[in-house]
Amino acid sequence: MKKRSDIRDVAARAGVSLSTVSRVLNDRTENHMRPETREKVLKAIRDLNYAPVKAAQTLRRLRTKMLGIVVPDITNLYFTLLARGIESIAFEQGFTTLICDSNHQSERETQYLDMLRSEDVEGIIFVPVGKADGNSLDAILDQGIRVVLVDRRIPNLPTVEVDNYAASFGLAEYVLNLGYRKVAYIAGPEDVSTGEDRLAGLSDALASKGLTPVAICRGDFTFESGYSCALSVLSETGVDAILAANDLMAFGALRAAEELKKSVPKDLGVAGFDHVPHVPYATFMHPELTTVEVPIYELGQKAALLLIDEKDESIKLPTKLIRGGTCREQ
Amino acid sequence: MKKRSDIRDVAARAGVSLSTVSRVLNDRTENHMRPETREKVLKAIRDLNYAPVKAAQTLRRLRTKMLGIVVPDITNLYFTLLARGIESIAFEQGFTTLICDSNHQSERETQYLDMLRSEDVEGIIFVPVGKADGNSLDAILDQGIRVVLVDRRIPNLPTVEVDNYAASFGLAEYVLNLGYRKVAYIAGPEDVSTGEDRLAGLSDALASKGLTPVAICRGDFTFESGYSCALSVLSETGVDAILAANDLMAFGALRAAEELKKSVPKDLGVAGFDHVPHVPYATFMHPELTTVEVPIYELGQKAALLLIDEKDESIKLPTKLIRGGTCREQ
DNA sequence: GTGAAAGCGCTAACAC
DNA sequence: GTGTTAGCGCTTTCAC
Repeated sequence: MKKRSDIRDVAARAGVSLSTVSRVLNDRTENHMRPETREKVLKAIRDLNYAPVKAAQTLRRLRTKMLGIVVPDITNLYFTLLARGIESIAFEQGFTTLICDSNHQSERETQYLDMLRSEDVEGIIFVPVGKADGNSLDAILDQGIRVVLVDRRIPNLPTVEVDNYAASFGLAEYVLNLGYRKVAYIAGPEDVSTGEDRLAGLSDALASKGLTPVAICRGDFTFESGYSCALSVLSETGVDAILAANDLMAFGALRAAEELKKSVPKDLGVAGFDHVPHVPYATFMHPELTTVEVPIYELGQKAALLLIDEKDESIKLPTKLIRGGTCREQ
Repeated sequence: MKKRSDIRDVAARAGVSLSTVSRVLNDRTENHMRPETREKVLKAIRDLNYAPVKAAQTLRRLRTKMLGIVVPDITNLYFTLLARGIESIAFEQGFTTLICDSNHQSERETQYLDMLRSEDVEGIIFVPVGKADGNSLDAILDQGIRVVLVDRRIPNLPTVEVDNYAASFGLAEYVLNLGYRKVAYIAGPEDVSTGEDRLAGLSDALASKGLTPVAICRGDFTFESGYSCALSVLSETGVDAILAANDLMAFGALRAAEELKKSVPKDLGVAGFDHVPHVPYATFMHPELTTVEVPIYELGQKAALLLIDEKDESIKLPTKLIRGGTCREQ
């Protein structure tokens, strides 16, 4: 930001006034402009390699054209794809996105929310770590910044998600129909709605067959937590299937099963939830994980659209059951 | 951005002047301020839920405190970790980062570079897709925006990288010492310095034993390209080792080997380059991939530091050879 | 069709 | 110690 030419340099060089330059810049052709004037200005802009100072435009218009994204873990492909979905819409609408990775820490999350507020983003797409910081959120809402949640619910805020309850119910039903009966569940943290919905769906599916989960272990959606949950669950007698609240934990469970020499799907059925597609490493998995596909990229697009179009509604997108090979007839 | 209180509202409510509020905001305590005054202001700020308008500060200071990041693929954990490294430094120094994912398209890359310029970022950390767009880059440099490359070189621009040549040489030597002789190489695109350095290191290591590569196939650092390169290379007779310019392509090669029922490391040695650590899925790989660890997070940190401290130097960080199980004594 | 001038919210001299 | 004031670069009425 130095030795930089400003709008008056351009005006001077083109021999016109500031307003004329501004009009060219903003395509304000309501009062038709003489083409040659326009050309002169354009030439001056090119000659001077002029670019408007965004801050000045923003200050004047009181619009930043920026969107914030807050996710718990950007190294998780699931959230990367979400960000890409959001960005695909934002970019074509002239919005810039600020991606914030709270790294599963709510303190960090609060810092980022405050930061986004002071950056005056026009909207925030938010995937809270757990129970979000009410104060920061209120301050944001107070200021008139719109917030859309993705894949998580908070009372009174619009959400873009899938029907986790129904999908989990369906998955559990599928697994039960394959003959598995002693089902353990690796759940998400209690303060994450998504996880609770999935747990409820599973429980109700089991209940409909007169069953209850053999064990419920609380994980935190990480590979490691899935692994250690599975280790402890597998020491309980008679578990014949482990379902997890997301794929990452299911992978952890598979790892544990492998170490304990449990054969999947014969000794043990395993299923996840999410199905992040196109993970190259995952193609090494034989068999492929049984899971539910969540259209995360599209969830991101919908969320961005809601923000940009200033709509205040919640949306649910459909899921798809992936009949992988980690659950099979016994 | 509505019904928002500004600095004069705060001043009025606290019964002080604008400058006093500004001083509190900016911790300008050079002329000691009466603590009670400070308190009054702080209270007013809290009461009004006041937050300064960033655009106004930026305009006044002519500093955006923003950094841009441009990477070819944000779904690649390698670049995600790079971004995290950058962010870790940026955040603690009060900088905001704009992450741009060019998605391997140079057109997109150019758009993002232009966007970052018009956002007036103070510096850009850049991993070009291939040969970067000279025009956009020149415009950026012209404007006094500093650019640091990571893991890639462009003449006259500072770079933070590892010694790819030496590391690749060392890896190849290691593989040759294990007894492999008929080495094929899955290279990167010709216009990426990193890949060329690695290729040169490998070639020279082979040459030092009087050997040449049995085949060289050009990939583009994706899993798919590694897979198809390996398929074609393995149809050549007598290949006993495939090295790839990055891990992702090596994974693709492993996949191909598996399909062709080649036993690794017995029939075929495989090695990669990068070693993105902590990929959960990768723990399913038995054996672990032989590769070179590149400290990408630290590269990011160094790059951010160079930008923020306005230093104009290039830096090389050390690598580490990972003796995985995909290459072994024959 | 084009120009002049006010002011977006804030910071930093400079007064007092 | 605290207040007054002049812009930062731009957009946008309102004149002409």
